[in-house]
Amino acid sequence: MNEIAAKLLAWWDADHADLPWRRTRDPYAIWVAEVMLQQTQISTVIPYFERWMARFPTVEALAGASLSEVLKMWEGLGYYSRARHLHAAAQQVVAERNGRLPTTVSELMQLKGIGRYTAGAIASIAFDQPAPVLDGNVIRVLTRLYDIDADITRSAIRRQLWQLAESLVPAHRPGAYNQALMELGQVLCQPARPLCALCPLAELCQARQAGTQLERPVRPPRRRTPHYDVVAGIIWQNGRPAADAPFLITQRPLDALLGGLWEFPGGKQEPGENLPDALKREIQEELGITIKIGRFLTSIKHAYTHFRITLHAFHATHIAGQPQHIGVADHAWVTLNDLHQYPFAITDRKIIAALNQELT
DNA sequence: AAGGCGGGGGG
DNA sequence: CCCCCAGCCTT
Repeated sequence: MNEIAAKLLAWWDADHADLPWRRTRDPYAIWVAEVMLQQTQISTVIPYFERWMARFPTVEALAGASLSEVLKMWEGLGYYSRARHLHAAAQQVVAERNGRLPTTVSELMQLKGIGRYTAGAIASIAFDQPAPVLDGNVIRVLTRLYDIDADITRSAIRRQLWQLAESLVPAHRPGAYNQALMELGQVLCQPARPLCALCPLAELCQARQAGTQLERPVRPPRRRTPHYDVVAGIIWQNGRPAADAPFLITQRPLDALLGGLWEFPGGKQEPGENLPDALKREIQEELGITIKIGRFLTSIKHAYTHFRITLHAFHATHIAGQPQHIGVADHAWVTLNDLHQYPFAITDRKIIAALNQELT
């Protein structure tokens, strides 16, 4: 075994975090955890993982659930295509493979939502295969260990990093090794505060020798994100806001941002347009109905990865027309008490909170 | 090869 | 305010 792997495994064996998905060898549980962990921090994932495994303890249970139930369990975790893909892949595994996950990287990658990272993680952790993983943590550790000064967003560099990762995976205990490598990146080889004094690989680390730890990995500079004003309506069927009165919610198209989630209908304000006019226009365009704008409820600021929004919510009254599914996947007339069964994005959950406060 | 896709945590 | 994160899919 190479020196890096040996030192990492010794470090891992001395102590490592006790996480829910490390207490099992169930491939399904490891699959769920790895998908949740895509672009998402461990502390965020833990409560979602616990709730998910209680509600969908087996791949059959997941396959048998509705998409709405699945999205509801994912509500607030972000990147909702992960939930849609996991659901579809579970149905495929049950229908075509008798509920058993494939064990090789190439077969795992055939499933929706499983790319090279997740396939490597499942294959090594659940099935003891010597497959590499390369995530943000591993990239940081490797670029520091070898003091790599090339732009890690370039595909040629990515290929080299995968090759490097592959060359280091030991045949014995590859799953423990991969988890150790990622945990080292998380707890010691941190982006802005590497704890080299505690690192078992410090003597082997070329960046540490050169003093370039904080300059690794190298990425291109980011661009500023645009800001949009967005408007949403609580459209009351009878015009009278009340805790037991019906209002309209709509479901976003499955292929859109926040696909499949429910929301208060509305949309982006156009240049030169005031907020009430923007709301009337969006509702007419998406649903084919006419509304009258009522009083302002609340404004919510939210930052997505590539843009920021301020969401302005208004009360409104349904005037004419039956909702048509032009720019929406579905619609429903509901009361406040019905909302718990529908998955909403974080911004609309804040509108719901304001609504609850105002009406109850 | 590039862009889209959430949300939370930390400095 | 900024940055970062256990990536994947589509085009």
